[in-house]
Amino acid sequence: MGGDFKDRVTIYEVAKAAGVSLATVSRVINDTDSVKEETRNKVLSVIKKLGYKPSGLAQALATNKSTNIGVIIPSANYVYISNMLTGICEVCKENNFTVTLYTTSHSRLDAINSIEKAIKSHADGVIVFDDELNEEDIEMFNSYAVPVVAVNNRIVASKIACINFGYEHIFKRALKDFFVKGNKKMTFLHVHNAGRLLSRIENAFIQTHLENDREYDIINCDDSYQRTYLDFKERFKKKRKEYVIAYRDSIAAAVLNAAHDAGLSIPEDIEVLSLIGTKYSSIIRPTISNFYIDMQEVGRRAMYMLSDLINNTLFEKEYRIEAIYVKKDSTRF
Amino acid sequence: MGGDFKDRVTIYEVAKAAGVSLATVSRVINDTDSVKEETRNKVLSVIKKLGYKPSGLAQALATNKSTNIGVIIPSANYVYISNMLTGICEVCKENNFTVTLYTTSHSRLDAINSIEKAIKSHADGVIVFDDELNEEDIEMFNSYAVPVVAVNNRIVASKIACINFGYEHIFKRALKDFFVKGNKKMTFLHVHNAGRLLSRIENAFIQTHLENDREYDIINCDDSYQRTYLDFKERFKKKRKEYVIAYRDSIAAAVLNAAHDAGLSIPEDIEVLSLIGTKYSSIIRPTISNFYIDMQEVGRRAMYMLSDLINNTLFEKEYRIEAIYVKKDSTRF
DNA sequence: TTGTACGCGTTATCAA
DNA sequence: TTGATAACGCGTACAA
Repeated sequence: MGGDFKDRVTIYEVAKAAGVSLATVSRVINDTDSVKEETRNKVLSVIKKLGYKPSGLAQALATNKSTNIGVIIPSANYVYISNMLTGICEVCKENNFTVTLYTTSHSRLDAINSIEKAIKSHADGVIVFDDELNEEDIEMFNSYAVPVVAVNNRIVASKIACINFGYEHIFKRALKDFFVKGNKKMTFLHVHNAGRLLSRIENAFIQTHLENDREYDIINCDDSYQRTYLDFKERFKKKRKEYVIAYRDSIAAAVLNAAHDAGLSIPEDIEVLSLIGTKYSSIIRPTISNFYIDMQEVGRRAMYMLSDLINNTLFEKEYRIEAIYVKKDSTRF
Repeated sequence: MGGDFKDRVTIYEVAKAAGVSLATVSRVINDTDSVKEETRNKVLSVIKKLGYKPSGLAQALATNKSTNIGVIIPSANYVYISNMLTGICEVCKENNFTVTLYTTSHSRLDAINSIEKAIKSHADGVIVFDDELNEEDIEMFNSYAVPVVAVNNRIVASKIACINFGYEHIFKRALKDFFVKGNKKMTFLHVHNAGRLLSRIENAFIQTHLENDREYDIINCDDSYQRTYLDFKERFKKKRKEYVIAYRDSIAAAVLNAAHDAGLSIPEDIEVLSLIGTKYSSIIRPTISNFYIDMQEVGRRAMYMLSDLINNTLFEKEYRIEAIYVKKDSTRF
C-alpha cells in the first residue's frame, strides 16, 4: 500500500530517542513497575513528541488479551436490537473494552462465519443474540476458551452464561385474563424464521387456547411493515373483529393502520398487541399495548455478566428478565 | 485467567503434527505458494483434527493489515444511524472486513478517545459520522496513515474522502414554495448540540426567511420524545397555528401527538416536517412529510469509498447525496 | 531503578 | 517444493 506516510512509530524508536531501553518505555506506558520520575518524564515527552501510540495488536499478542468483545446479532436494523447494542457499548466503554460487530442477516452461514471470525480475532468474550446459532455452535466458543453470554438461549457451561426472557408465564396469564373479559377471536402472526422466542410464545398461545377450549387463528406474515399492511388491508375487507398479536411494533403498526384505513375502530373492532415493545409503542397512535423488556438494560446486563465471566467472578450464570405487560390504547384490557 | 481450557493451537503444533515446517503450513493456509498436493492434504487434515484457527492478531501484526474497519458514531440508538450501520456492515461482509464500533454519546472526550483506539487497533480504515469531531481531529488519522471516510463533514486529503448531504438547496426551495402557497408562521426546533447538519439547515431557514421578509420562530427543544411532547402540549394551549420543523421523526411525532391531544387538526392548524425521515415517517399517523436520505445506502457507499481508498483506487473523494422531499399528510404542500 | 533476552503466532525472504 | 530464520511490536521474567 502507498508508502507516502510516515511509518508507525514503535516502542523501539521511542526508547532510542529517550536514551533508555524499550523495557523502560513499556513500563511508563503501563505504569507497571516503578520508574524514576526523571526518566518517566523524559520518556513521556518523547512519546508525545513522536506521537507514539502503542500497537494494540502487539500488546494483545504479548498479553493474550485483546480488550475486545464480539457481538453477534442478526442486524442492527431492529430497534430492540440496536437498543441492546447501545447498552452493550455503554458498559464496554466503562470497562475499556472495544466492540466488534458481527451481523448475520438471519443466515446460518453468516452466523457460523461470525463465530470463526470472533475466535480468530481473539475476542476476550462474545455476546450472542442470534437464533441461527444453537447450543452446539455456542459451545464451540468454549473449546477455544472464549467466554460467551447468550441472550435468549438457555445454555450454561463453564464459560457460558445466559440471559433469558420471561415471556410465557405472563403471556399465558394475559391470555387467560382476556378469555374472561374479552370475546374476540385471537390471531397470532407467525413470522417465518423469526426465531426461538416467537416460536415459544406461539406455542404458549396455542397451548393456552387448547387448555381453555378456545378457537384461535394463526396466519403467516412477512417481517415487513409494508407487506403486512397490504395483507391486512385485504384481510379487513372481510374480517371485521379480531385480536391480533404481532411480534414487534412495526408489524403491529401495520395492522393498526390497515384497520384504521379499512374504517374499523380500535380497540372496539380490532385489538392489537405487540410482543416486543419499544419506545415506538408509545409514539404510534393509537398507542400499542405490548410486552416490554428494556433491551438496553439487557445489553448492559449481558456485558456485566460477560465481564465477570472473563474475570472468573460470575456466580449466577443464568439470569432471567421478566417481560411486563404494558396496557396501551390498542387493546381494551 | 483460568487454565482449564486447552491452549490455543498454534501453527507450530500443526507443523509438528503434520511433520512439516511451519512455513509450509502457512502456505496451505493462505495458498500463496505451490504446495505438493499430498503435503497439502496432510496439513489440511491435521488442521481439522486439531481445530486450528490462525491467530488474526499475529496475522495482522505480520502483514500490517487488520482487515478491520472502525466506525465512529454518536450512538446506535437513532434509527437513521443504525440504518447507516447496517449498510456499512453489509459491504464489510462482502469485502471480508470486520467492523468495530465506537460510540461517543455526543461527548467530545469519547470521540477523541475513539480516534486513539481506532489508531491503536490498526484499523485498516475508519468511517466517521460524528459531529464532535472537526477536521483537525480527522486529519489526525492521516498522520497515522489510516484512511478515513467522513460522513457529513466536508474534508478531503490524501487519505480522506467524504460523503455530504445536500439539504440546503432543496430545503430553501421548499421554504420558498411554502411562502407562496402557505401562510403559517414557521417554527424551527433548535436542538442543543445536535450537530453541523442541523445548524446548517437552521441557518438556511433563517436566511431564507430574512431574504423573503418573513417572520419566523426558533425554540429550544430537547432531543427526547417525551420532553418535546410535554413542551408542545403546553405550547399548544395558546399557540394554535404553526408550521413546525423537527430534526427527526420521533421529535416530529411528539409535536404531532401533542397537537392532536390539544384538539388541533393536522395539517390545517398544525403542520410538521421532519428533516431526517426514516421508515417511521410512513408508519406514524398522520404520516410525516420529510426530507429523506437513504442512510443504509449512505453506509454502503461510505464503505465502498473506504474500500477504494484503502486500495488507492478512489478517484472521486467527495460524494454528494441529495435529500429528497417526501410529501406526506403532516403538511399541506 | 534499569536493561537483556525471550516469547506471543504469524508472514516473508532466502537458501536449499 | 520445502525449510530455516528474521521480522512484526510489544510484555515480562530475570539479571544487573
